[in-house]
Amino acid sequence: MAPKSEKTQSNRRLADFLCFAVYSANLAFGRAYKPLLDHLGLTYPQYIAIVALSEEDNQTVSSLGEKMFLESNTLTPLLKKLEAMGYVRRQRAVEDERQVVVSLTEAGRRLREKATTTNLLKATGLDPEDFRKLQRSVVTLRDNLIDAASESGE
Amino acid sequence: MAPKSEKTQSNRRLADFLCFAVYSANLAFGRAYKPLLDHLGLTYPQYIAIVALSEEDNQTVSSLGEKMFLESNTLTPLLKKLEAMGYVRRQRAVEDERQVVVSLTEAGRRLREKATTTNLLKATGLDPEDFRKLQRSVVTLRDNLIDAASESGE
DNA sequence: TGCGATTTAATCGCATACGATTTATATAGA
DNA sequence: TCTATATAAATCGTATGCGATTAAATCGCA
Repeated sequence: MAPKSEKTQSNRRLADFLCFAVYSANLAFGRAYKPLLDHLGLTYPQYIAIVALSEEDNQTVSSLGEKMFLESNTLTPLLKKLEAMGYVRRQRAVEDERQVVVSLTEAGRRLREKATTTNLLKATGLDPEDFRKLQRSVVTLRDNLIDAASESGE
Repeated sequence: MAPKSEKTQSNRRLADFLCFAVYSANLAFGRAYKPLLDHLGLTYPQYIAIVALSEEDNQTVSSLGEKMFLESNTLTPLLKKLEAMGYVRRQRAVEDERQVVVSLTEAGRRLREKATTTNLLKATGLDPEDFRKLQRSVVTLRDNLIDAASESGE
């Protein structure tokens, strides 16, 4: 026990970094999803956007960005691609022309229905309970990091 | 209790996706590291490469890629940048000229020593034990996903 | 009312990821 | 030995992320 070693942090191995675990797990998810997403003709972030949009109609770019942890500089090009594919509608809000309201088209909703990821739970190698526990731990971690970043940010 | 709902997967909310938790936690780590890395003049992947290289001298691009879960198409440009900054040496292996051997320069080693991330443990909001547990869970998840992807891949 | 400050998207430039291909080198087998 | 195959890295094109800036619309407040 008591692994409160006196080693300096700079001697820690990459394999022990939580940030690297998350970084590489994210790459691994992308690769695991690849066959499914190729079949749908979507990239990973495009897929996330479709899911986020399916939860609520008429979101602005900002509110979608809050859900996805992205901003307009990343979202705008992505949404334009989804629009060109016919899955998304983008229109200026009439009550505030600065905002752009985004929603799924019928084709977008059909795509969302087709995009079940049941088969991926198996790929995680986790039983449903561990899956949920891990999911919540990672969400808590993320939210703590965001808080810390926003505090140091101002 | 008993959340084994009959809802189809396509009705799951984005916030419940493990893949999205990992995706967004990775973004959050990048932002949390930003001030530190800016100070060092490194990007996040460059920092990871420096740490990976500090663990072992004279790794080939392939072996470094295995550690980092990346391939030469991503690593080569990144390593060339680190070389241009003076932190890394790249040279063809004499015994097999197809391979390129990479190692840290003295400046690279000094940078590695300066790059302590102690202060980030605080940002995770986790005590050391939870930190280690979560780290291991995420690593296991990653390795399961990689296995699953490589199986379906052939 | 009018005008400076703020807000929202979009744009631009740079740095990853990554599939597909290319180039150079090494290996294996006839 | 000679050549077909295999392997390692690099190159190229596309799609994110993201800091910095810009453009347009709205707001705040004298």
